[in-house]
Amino acid sequence: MRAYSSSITRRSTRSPKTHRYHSTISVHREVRSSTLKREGLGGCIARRACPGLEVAAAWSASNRVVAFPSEKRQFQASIPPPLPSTPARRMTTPPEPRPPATGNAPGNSLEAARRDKLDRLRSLGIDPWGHRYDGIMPIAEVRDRGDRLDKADENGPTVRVAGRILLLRSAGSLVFITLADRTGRIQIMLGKKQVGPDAWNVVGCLDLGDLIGVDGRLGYSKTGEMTVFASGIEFLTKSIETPPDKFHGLVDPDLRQRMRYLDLVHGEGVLDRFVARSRVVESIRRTLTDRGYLEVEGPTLHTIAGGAAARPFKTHHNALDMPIVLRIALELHLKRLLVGGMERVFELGRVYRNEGVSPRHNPEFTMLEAYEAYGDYGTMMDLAEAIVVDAARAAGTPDRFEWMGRTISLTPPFRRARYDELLAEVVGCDPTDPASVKATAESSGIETKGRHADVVKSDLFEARVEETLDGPIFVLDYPAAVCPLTKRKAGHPEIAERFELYVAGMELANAYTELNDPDLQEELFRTQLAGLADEESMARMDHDFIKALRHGMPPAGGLGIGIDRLVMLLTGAASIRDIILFPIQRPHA
RNA sequence: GGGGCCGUAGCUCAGUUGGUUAGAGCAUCGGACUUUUAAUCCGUUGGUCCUGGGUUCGAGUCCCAGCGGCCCCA
Repeated sequence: MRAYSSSITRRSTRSPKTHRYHSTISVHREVRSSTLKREGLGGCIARRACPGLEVAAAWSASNRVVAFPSEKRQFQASIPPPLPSTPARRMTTPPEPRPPATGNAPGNSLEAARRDKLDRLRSLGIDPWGHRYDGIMPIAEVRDRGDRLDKADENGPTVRVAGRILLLRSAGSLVFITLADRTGRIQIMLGKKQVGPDAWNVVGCLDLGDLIGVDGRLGYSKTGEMTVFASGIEFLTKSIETPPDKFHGLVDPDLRQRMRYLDLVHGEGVLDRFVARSRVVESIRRTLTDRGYLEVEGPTLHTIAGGAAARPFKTHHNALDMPIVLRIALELHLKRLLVGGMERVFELGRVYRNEGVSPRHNPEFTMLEAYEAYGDYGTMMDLAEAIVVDAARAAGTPDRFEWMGRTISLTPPFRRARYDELLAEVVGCDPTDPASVKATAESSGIETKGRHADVVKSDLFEARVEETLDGPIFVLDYPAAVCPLTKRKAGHPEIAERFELYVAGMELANAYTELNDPDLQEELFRTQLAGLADEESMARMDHDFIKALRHGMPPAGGLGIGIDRLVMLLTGAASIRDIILFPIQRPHA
């Protein structure tokens, strides 16, 4: 729990950057260790992730050769032959002076030093760009074995690991390396006597950031650090760029996003956060498919941007010579599929909205929409709760944590409260009396003149109630006028069967009892369109969609969840750009 | 779109009221070290001070415009 709060402090107080970095470290170490503890095994990430990943990697490696022979040839051709007559140098022999690989521009001396070592590797007959390397044990699994080892045991198992050099400490004829793979980090010890002269020459060519493989005995160093005592080293890939500061890592948020690959390697907890994102998505799929839902992929190129109120990105299809917009929602095609008999259907996909960028908005983001025939918004409330609770478990989120300065508990059941009930509770007005709502709104500085009473009520709710909702809380039964695509409550035409799920004052999910009356839908499209600028229209007339409804869409509940916001919440991220791998950025000069 | 803050070595950061040749740590290079762990110690190299104008005897510092970033508001 402290993990999350420190993450918040980090951002909100704008403390010195070094401190921020420290708190990041503690954040994610704690998150990970708590995950491990809960699941009762040290290497849970490795155990879950590795077998599949390894299979996939091996598959793609072997397939590459078969499927893309020309690429393979090119690859081989790009390896220069070993330098003809250069004898293998010992590390103690200084290399002959060599002109720098590039000019004298800043930074090039750093590159030149690395290229020099690259040449030295070649002269030793070693391909600096490596090759297939089988039999690797994920570092988390190695650590798991090490944990069960007696610290004095000098007959530990022999293991093979591979990864990137993050730290390198040389003590004369002894070199300690901190090696990282996708599952963790471990110390490697390389001794001049232990590895022999040939391998020791290779050790002399190592830089921070290089990728190597090591065979060795697992044990503990004199200071008690779990260590692979190397008997052999395999050079796998040279890095010719200088890595970031080994202690502070990459701090500049701009650079962290532009060079996410470095952020993933050097940012403490960054990889964990994206692993958690993957787990969340995986969990959502499982929660839905376990309930008999079918996953589909609708079109992202639309002729009409429907299903939400947002400006679309516009483009053009050349061959068909027609304007195209990128989708702003998944809704209208999924409902067509309800008509087609896909009674439980969902899509998890990217939508695009041509709008501003902020800590909670990226122009492209990931949405889940799910529709269940013969259900209603109550059905979807249970589903939403299951999705969030399962996802939190999958992401390793603690039962109670702090996020954005609020304490949050995702233990079900979530509170359910009516919209009007909350207005009365928080603002103190009488929601059933338009005059009372109007007076309260005016005292809150909300414009009321010539505006629909429900719109005023909605503004008041947004201004005064939303931010107080620590949640998780389902807010249900919205004023009908602000929910044009929603079925009315039986016997209460002024109330729409809609709920929103709020956590920490943020809207996380939105659901409806879906409107399936084609005539009413068409009429609502019309009234919505009247008097609205094209780009502001909530719903554009979609005759094809109306046609589908006329064939009979079953009564249904529909649910939408913003995946990015859910992942922010579950990983303690303060910005959407921390959980999108490559958020949009202006090009750098 | 409006406002605030920021941009200095590959990375992380100092830089006084505008004043001499712009500094530190990491990284690099050279040296010592077979138990280090942000290794340590000695020495070394590295700059379009975001860009372009302006003020001034003199600008990293002040002013204007632009580029890029972060935050707040709409």
